Amino acid sequence: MTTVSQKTVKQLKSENRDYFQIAISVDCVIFGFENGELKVLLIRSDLEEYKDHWTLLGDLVKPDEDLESASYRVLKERTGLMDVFLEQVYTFGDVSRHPAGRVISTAYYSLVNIKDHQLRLAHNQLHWHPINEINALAFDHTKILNTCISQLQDKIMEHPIVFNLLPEKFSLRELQSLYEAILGTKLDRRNFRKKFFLMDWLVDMNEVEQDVPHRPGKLYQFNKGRFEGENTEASKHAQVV
Amino acid sequence: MTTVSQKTVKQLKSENRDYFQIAISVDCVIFGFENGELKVLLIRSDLEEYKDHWTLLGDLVKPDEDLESASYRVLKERTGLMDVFLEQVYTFGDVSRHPAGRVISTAYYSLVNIKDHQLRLAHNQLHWHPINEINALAFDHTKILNTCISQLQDKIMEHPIVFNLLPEKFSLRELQSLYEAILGTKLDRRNFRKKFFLMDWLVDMNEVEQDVPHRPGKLYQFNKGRFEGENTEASKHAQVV
DNA sequence: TAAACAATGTGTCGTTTGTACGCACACAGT
DNA sequence: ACTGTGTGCGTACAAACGACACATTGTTTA
Repeated sequence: MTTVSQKTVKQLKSENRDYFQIAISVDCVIFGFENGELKVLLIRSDLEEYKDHWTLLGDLVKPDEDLESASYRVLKERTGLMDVFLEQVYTFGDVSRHPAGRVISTAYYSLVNIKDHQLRLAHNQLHWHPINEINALAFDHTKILNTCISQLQDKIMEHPIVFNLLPEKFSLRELQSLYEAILGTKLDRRNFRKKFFLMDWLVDMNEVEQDVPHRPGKLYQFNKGRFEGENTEASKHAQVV
Repeated sequence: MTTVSQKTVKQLKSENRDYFQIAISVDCVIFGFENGELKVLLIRSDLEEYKDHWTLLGDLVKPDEDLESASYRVLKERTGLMDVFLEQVYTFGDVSRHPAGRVISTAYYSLVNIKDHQLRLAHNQLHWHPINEINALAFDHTKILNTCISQLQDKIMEHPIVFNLLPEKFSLRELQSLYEAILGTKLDRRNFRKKFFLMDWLVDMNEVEQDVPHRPGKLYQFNKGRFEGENTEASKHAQVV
């Protein structure tokens, strides 16, 4: 019985190169919110097998970069995004998941504000897709996407993360609309207000919406101060280098 | 910009062998319950750097085996366990996490009934460690262990998984003691009973404990029927081959 | 044999949390 | 001025949660 604990990697390499026949990649599910819809950033597949299919943004992990760094790199290279919310979800490692060879992929999801980064998209084959209008993605990316959506749905009621999808200032209607888009349900406006004020996640900016064709709503900001020092899931696991 | 979606793995191999310098392993956090304590199955490290340290059970993933299959294999090889609860938790991929080389490791946790499998342990350098008496583990295994414990704590109130740690029939006292061991808190006996009967997770066996030095408690069984067809987290992600 | 002991088994009551819903107020457009 | 639409606030009822007291059953001991 051979384990990585009992032998050095160098020994293993000389014994059996087969152990290094697996490539590892990261795939990023980048969520955005626009026109009351939850959207995902996708790119057209260049593989012949998946012609006309869309795929998640991903890349192979380099030997000298942390797994998490790789996902940040993908984000930066493709979208120009730097300091965004990013969290690991699950690692997909079935032998046959990728037609071109053995690639194990770790999925991350990211929450970004679409408005802030619209310019970079024109340069690439990138496109925002409403999650309700997505057909078949390439590889097992549909499964990856669904896993990330489930994870997101499970988290938003307990953890204040959806603010990453909104502009600095937002109305309660926008916030509720976002929750409805993520959860796929309708929520009661009055109970929604009550709940969020009680949780003390919001700061009243004493400003109101502009240029709306109805009574303007108050604008709020995420109460960052209340959560200072709290770590994201990702940083909890991150090793101090 | 090179992505795995745009080029085949074969092309990449010829271009740059560096992409295949990363080994991938699985590490299993195997939980058991004995004498009112939550325990983890550990093995002595054989690495010189970590002499006298304990480590989790792990092994490198083979090129032709699924990631999940690798963790099942580790379990089977080390403990003889076959059909046990196993679930992926997180993938640790920092460059410097393993002193012997670049190894990315996916952590799984498993829940087993210690009593059923005590015989196999003598053959190996294995030992059950109470989670409250664990000092420094080798590598980043302390971090991995803590991540798995957190995950376990988060799950047991929503999902009926702790039954994997108990014998077929058990008393409510044992069940509560297990929850207390996992959560690290004391619970109110009456509210605990009420909650579990309301959840309808238990089936009254109309039997009582034997050979206890006090009034024997009723024995219950996990209400498997109520959860038929429901998948574990692992099987939700498993690819149909 | 009876009292002391230990652990099981059950109910109550007040608080908190969640959900459904009624209604007044403010702004925009006609 | 009137109407439509959305904001802002309060009430009422139901379910879940937590603290707590007392009766029951079997073992041990005086």
